[in-house]
Amino acid sequence: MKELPKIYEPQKVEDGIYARWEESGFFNPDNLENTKGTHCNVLPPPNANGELHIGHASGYTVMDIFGRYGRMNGKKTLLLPGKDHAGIQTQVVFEKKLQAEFGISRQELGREEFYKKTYAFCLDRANYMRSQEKKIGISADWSREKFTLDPDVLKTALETFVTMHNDGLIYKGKRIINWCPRCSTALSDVEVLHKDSAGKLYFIKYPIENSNEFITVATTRPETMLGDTAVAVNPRDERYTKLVGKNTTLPLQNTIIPIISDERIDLTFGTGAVKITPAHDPLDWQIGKDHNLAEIQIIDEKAIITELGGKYAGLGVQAAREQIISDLEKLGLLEKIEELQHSVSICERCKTTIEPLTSSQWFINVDAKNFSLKKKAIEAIGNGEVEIFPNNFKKILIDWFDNMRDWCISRQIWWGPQFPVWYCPDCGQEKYIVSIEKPSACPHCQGEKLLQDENTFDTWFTSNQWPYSTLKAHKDDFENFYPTDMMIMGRDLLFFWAARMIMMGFYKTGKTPFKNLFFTGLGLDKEGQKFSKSKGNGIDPLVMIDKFGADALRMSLIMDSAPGQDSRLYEEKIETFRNFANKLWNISKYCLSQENFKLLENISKENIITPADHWIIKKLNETIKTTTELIEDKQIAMAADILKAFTWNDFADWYLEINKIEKNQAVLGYVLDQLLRLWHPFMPFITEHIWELSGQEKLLMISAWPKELIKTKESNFEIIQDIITIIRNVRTENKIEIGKKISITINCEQEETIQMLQSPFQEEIIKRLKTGVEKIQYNKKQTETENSIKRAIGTINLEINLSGAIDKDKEIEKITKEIENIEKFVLGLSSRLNNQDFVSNAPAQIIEQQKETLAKKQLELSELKKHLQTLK
RNA sequence: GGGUGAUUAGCUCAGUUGGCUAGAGCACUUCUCUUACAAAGAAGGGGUCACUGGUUCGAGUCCAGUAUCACCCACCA
Repeated sequence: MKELPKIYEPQKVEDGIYARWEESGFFNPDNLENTKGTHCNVLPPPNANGELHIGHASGYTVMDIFGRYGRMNGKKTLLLPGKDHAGIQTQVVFEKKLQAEFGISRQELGREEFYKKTYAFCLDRANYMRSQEKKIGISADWSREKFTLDPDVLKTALETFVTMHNDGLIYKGKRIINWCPRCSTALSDVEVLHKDSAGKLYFIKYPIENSNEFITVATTRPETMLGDTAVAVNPRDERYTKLVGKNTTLPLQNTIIPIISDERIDLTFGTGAVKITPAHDPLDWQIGKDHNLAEIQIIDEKAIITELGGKYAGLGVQAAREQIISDLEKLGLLEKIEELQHSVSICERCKTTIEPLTSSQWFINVDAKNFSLKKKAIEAIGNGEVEIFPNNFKKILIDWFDNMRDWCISRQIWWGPQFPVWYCPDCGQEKYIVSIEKPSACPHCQGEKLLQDENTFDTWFTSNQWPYSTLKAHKDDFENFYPTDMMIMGRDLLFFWAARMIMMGFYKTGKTPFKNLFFTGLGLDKEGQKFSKSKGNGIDPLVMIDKFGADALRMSLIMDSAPGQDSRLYEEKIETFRNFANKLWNISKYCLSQENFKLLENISKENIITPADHWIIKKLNETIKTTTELIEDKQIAMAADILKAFTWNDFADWYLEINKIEKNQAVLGYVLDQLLRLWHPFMPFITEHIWELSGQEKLLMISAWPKELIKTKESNFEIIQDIITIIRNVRTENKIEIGKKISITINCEQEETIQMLQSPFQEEIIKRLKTGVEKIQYNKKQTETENSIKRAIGTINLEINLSGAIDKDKEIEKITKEIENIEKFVLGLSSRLNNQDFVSNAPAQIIEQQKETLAKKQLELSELKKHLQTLK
C-alpha cells in the first residue's frame, strides 16, 4: 500500500472525483439499473446573471444529501438543474454592465439588440455558474439542464397562459398597480418592500363650498392632492356628520369635490378626514370605485406631474411637493406639519420609491369561481398533500393565500418572454387574439399587420411552472417523476416561488408539484447580519472550497442548524469540519496501512469475536438505524451529528486504538465500509476518494446504503472503557508523572467478568491505552491496600495503587464531594420511587430503569463511603 | 397594526412524540509530538435551559402571560 499524505488535500482530488462521477453517467437516472421507486428534485434555478453565493451552496447541499441518499437506496434519482432568466433583476444588472463597460443605455441599443445581448450574457453566466455548482459536488443530471427561456420550457409556460386566459383566469384590466419609475414597470405585490422611514404628515385645509369653514385633511403625500376627487370621513364620526354630502373646493386646482363617508376611514388617525386620490393610492382606488369617483392621473410613469397637474406639470414628485407646500402656506391653507414614522413602498430590486398608478395590465384571478387557485392551494397544504418542513411554515403560507389579491403578471421591461397576445392596429387594443403562434390575419378585419403585445412576463410566472415545464421537456420524465419528491429552497422564497408553484401546479396538472417542501434558513455572518453585496460581508463559497474543501463547506452549511432556522457561517466553523474530514482521512489511512485490510460489505457472526468487536458492531448498528431514521425524517443535521460522534468518539478514539493491540481486520474493514457509505451523502468527495483508494471498483455513489443489522451479543467492553478512563483520571488528579508505572487490583465476585478481563489481549488493552498500568491483580473479595485509591464500576471495585504517591487531602475532598453528589441524587430518585403517583402513572420501563439506577448508585455510594473511611 | 422565530456553558448552536445527574464545536486550564491524525491525543473546569404562573408522578420540551432581540407581512391618509 502506497504512503498516503498525513493531511487530506481536497484541492488535489475533488475535480478528478467529480469528473469520474460525470463520466460514469449515473447522474442521469436513465443509466441507473435495478431501481425501485424514484427520487426527484427539480432544483431551484438560480438567476443566470452573476455567480453562486452561499445561499445557493446551502440549498444545493441539502438537495444533494437527499439525492445521494435516494440514489444509494436504489431509487431512480433525478436532480434536475437549470437557470432562471430573472427578468427585472437581470435587466438591472445588465443595464449597469452596459453602462459601465460601454457607456450605453438599453434605449440606445434598441430592444431587439438588447434582448440578444442579454441572452448571450445569461448563457455565459449560466456556464460559469454550472462550473461552480459542480464544485459543490451536486449530483445533478446536466444532460437535462434547462433555462427558463429554452423553447420547450417556455412553450409549456405560454400554453398555460393561453389555457388560463381561455378559462377566464387571466384578464387584462386597468387597475391600480405598483409602479417602479426607475425600472419603468409594474410590479406585483410581493416585489414591493416596505421600509420604515421618517416622514411628515401635512395638515391641509380644504375650504367648504359656500361657507367660511374648512375641513382639514392629513396626508403624507401632499402632491397627490392635484388628483383628489373627494374628501372622505367615517360615517360614525360625529365631528363631520353635518358635512357629509356637502362639497369642498380643492385648493390649487380649484375644482369642486364632494365630501363622502366610507367605513374604511380610520377616525382616530390625523383629523379623521382623508383626501381621496383614486389614481394614486390603492385604498383610494377602491373607495373611488365604490363611490364612482373620477380617476385623475396627475403622476406619470416617470414620477413626473402630468398635464392634469396644472402649473405643476413637468415637476418631479419631490419638487412638486415642495412647491405645493410653499403655495399652500402662502394661501394660509397649511395648518401644520407633524413628524411621522411610516413605511414607504420601495422596489425590491432597485429600492426606488414605488408610485401607485392606474395602468392597463394583465392579471391572474387567484380566486375565480370556476377554479380558485388559492383555495386549491390552501386545501392541499391543509390536507398534507404537500408536506412542509418545518411545519410552522404551513400556517404562514395559508395566511398568505387567504390575503392574496389578484396577481399582476405583466411587466414593461424588455428582458423576458413577450405575451402571446396580438393586436390589429385597425381594430385597436380592445380586441386581441391570444395565441402562441402569430396569427396570419386579424379575425375581425382580416388585416395582416398584427403586432405582439409589448408586455413581458413576470419572471415568477415562468419559474412557478418550473417543476412541470422542465419535466415535460424530456421524454417520459413527467410521467415518471411528477409530482416530485422534494423541493428545497431558502425561506425568503416562500411567497415568490413556493406558494405560487403550488397554485400553478394544481391548475396545470391537478396535482401538487412536489410532495415535500423543505425550507432552509438564511445564511448569516458571524455577527448575525444577513449577507449582502452592499455590506460586503459575503462569504464566497468557491474561496471556502479552495481553502477547506467542498466536504467541509457542505458540513458547515448543514450542521448545528434546524430546518428553516437561520444560521451563522464563518471560517472558523468551516475549519472545524475540515478538521473532521481530516480525521476521517486519517482513520482510513490507518486502516489502509494494515496488512490484509480490505473493505467488507458484510461480516459474518464468526468474525465478531472480542468484547470490543461486539461493542463496536452494536454501536454501528445503532448508528445506522438512527441515522437512517433521522434522514427519513428530514433531520439531516442530527443525523450527521450522530454519525460524527460514532466516527470520532467510538471508532477512532477506541476501536482503532484497540486494533493496534488486538487485530480483527474483518471488523475494521466492515465498519469502515459502512462508515464511508453513511458519510457519502454528506461528504461525497472524501468518501468516494477513500473508497477508490481502498480498491473498490464500483463507485461509492451508487453503492447501497447500509441496512443489514447483524445481531451481536452483549459485551462487557464498557467495563474495560471505564477502567481505562478512571485510571487516566486518577493519574491526572494525583499528578502521576507520565513514565511512572502503577498497579491495579480488580475486586470482583463475578467469575464471568473476571474471565472476560483475563481473556486474550484484554489486560494488554488496559495496560497500553495510556494508563501506565504494569501489573493487574484479581481478588474475589475486597482487599485493603494502604494508600490506594478505589473506584466502583458496577460490580467491580477497582483499586489503583499509586505506591504512596497519592494526594490524600485532595482525594478525601474529591470523594466527599462525590458522596454528597450521589446522596442527593439517590435521595431524589428514591423519593420518586416511593411516590405512589409516580409508580402508578409512569410507564413500567421508566420505573424499571430508575430502580436499576438506584441500586447501582447505592452500591457505588457504600463503596465510596468505605473508601473514605480507610483514607481517614 | 398583525404574524413567526429566538432567548440553553464565555461565544456559536443542537436537543424528534414530556422520562435517568441537559449535549456538541470553538474558547479556557493541565499534560503529551505515543509509529492514523498537533488540523491530534488524554484529563478537566464551566449551565437556576430569559422571567412569572399553570398542567403533570415528572417540564429545556406542553399551556398562559411578561420582557428583550431578529425577521416577515400590512391599502399607518
